[in-house]
Amino acid sequence: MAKEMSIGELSRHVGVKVPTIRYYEDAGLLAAPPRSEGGQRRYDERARHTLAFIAHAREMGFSLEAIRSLIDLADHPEKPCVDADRIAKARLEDVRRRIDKLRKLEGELERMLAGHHSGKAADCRIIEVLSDHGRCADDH
Amino acid sequence: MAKEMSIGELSRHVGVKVPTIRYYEDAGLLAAPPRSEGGQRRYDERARHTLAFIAHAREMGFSLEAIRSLIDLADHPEKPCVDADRIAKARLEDVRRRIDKLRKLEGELERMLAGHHSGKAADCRIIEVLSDHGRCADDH
DNA sequence: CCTTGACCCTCTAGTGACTAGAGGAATTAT
DNA sequence: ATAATTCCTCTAGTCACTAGAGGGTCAAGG
Repeated sequence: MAKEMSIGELSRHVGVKVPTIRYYEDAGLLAAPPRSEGGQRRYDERARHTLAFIAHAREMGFSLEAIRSLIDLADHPEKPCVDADRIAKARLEDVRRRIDKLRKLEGELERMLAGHHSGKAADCRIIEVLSDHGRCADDH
Repeated sequence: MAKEMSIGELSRHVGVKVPTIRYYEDAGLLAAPPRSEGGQRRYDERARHTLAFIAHAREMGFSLEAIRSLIDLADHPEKPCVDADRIAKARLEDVRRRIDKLRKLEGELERMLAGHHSGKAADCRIIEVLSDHGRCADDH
């Protein structure tokens, strides 16, 4: 039942580019698959599943390093998963920090664009705002 | 009045690391400053201001490429600043897209951690969630 | 069976925005 | 005068890919 597929098919199924798949193999995230007579990679369902796992984790912003730990954990179900917990928690904190930062940014950019008249650069609010903040950089 | 400073002083004032300052010079963002007898860089207030501008723009997530355009504009006040407008608007959109994505992520990570018992990896929600999403990757 | 065209292989090098280290010269403080 | 600190250039490394060269393989049609 386990139908084999080429790297291109795998790529289309999972939505990960061909060179990226090979890169993941090099990086030790995806096991080196068996090869055809002529030396081409042949993947099974299990490989597809792992790649999808990687792709999803990447979308969630996990680093390849973190994903390596996660895969290692998934491959050894007897191990305690405190690590997975720690990794996910760190990720959540990071995500929250980034949301905060981006929200401040959003406000700043909005203010920048609000007073902007699309005239000459001389009285351009955008450049002004950036410069003013520049000027205050030595107060702290 | 324009007191000169070494690259280290500039670094401390603006909060940008020394090698990064040199990198910005190489990248054409910061003009090559005059040198001392012995060949060390000597910066003035104007350079400090420009570096602060760059640092602030970087914090706001502008690419070096975008910052190059912004600086070019700031240096030529007679030019129309439609470009600055376009750059800032693109940035705002990007920021908003990222906030959206990160908020979805936040929810997903929260759900992941909610049902998690810190037991064995075998019944670890975190790995499960990541895997399940992996499994559904072929439905679209 | 043979050709065609799409796919696959490895390898090297490039991206952005830095960061790290080697090996040596200049400046500053004592 | 000497010692500590800072500075110089240069190369190479980081992360997560992406692009291209120069070739080999596979499946379908004739």
